[in-house]
Amino acid sequence: MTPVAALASPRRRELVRLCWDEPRSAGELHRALPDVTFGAVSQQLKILAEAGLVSCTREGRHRIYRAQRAALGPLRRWLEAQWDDALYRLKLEAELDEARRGPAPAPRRKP
Amino acid sequence: MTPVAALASPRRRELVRLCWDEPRSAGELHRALPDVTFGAVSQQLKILAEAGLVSCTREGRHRIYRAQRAALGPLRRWLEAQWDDALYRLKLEAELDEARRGPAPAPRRKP
DNA sequence: TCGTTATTTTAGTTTATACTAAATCATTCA
DNA sequence: TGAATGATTTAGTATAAACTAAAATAACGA
Repeated sequence: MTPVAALASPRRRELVRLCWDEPRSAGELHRALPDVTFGAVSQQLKILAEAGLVSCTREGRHRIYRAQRAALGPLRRWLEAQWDDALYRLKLEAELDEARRGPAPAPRRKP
Repeated sequence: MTPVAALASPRRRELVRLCWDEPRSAGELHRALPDVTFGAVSQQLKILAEAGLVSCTREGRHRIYRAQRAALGPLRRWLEAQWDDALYRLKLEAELDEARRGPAPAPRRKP
């Protein structure tokens, strides 16, 4: 699953937030989310880990999850790569938009 | 639908990309995506419009879609607001992570 | 007004996702 | 080794998403 897709789910965003500032075991994360089973939490953590948004290390019989803050950088860059190379034209485009919104005559086609 | 959720779908990302540099009618967008029906394209465009990622204006009997590039700004800020207030601690944290990964003795609990 | 074109909307279907409950695996400690 | 604990995995189910096909809407020109 792509990082954006992983972050599309409120539940998974909550999990990332919960282990953002301090590492937490799967059990702690589960206890923080009383409306859901342990299994469900584990599944969502797996998705987040595969997307690179959290890391998981063992400590004894616990598994400690930590938000991978640095993954937000690549995520932003990934979003930017989709579109933002054109971002410098933003202000110009905005003006053009306004202009085009006015007249609206000929049915438009690809140039 | 939240902007991240809207962008989680590859189909919708493609649509945004297609009308990023130049405005396009729904029909043009459909023609660029041969493996899907007109109805499906229209539905996805509606989702994108509601998420604020594209705008839609009428021109005669066409509907012209434009990517709302400026929406990426708020999206990034939204992502940042979830977590990034802690981002300045990133390098420090990375070091701590390394340190913690080594020993791994006592089962950890909330402080 | 009527037919044509461009698009949206609705109803129904398929596919994917999130969940529960129960089984399984791994680690610690008696 | 065996019981207890902490977590994952599996199988099955419910809900949500994406799609198709067809009907409805809207604007234009004859």
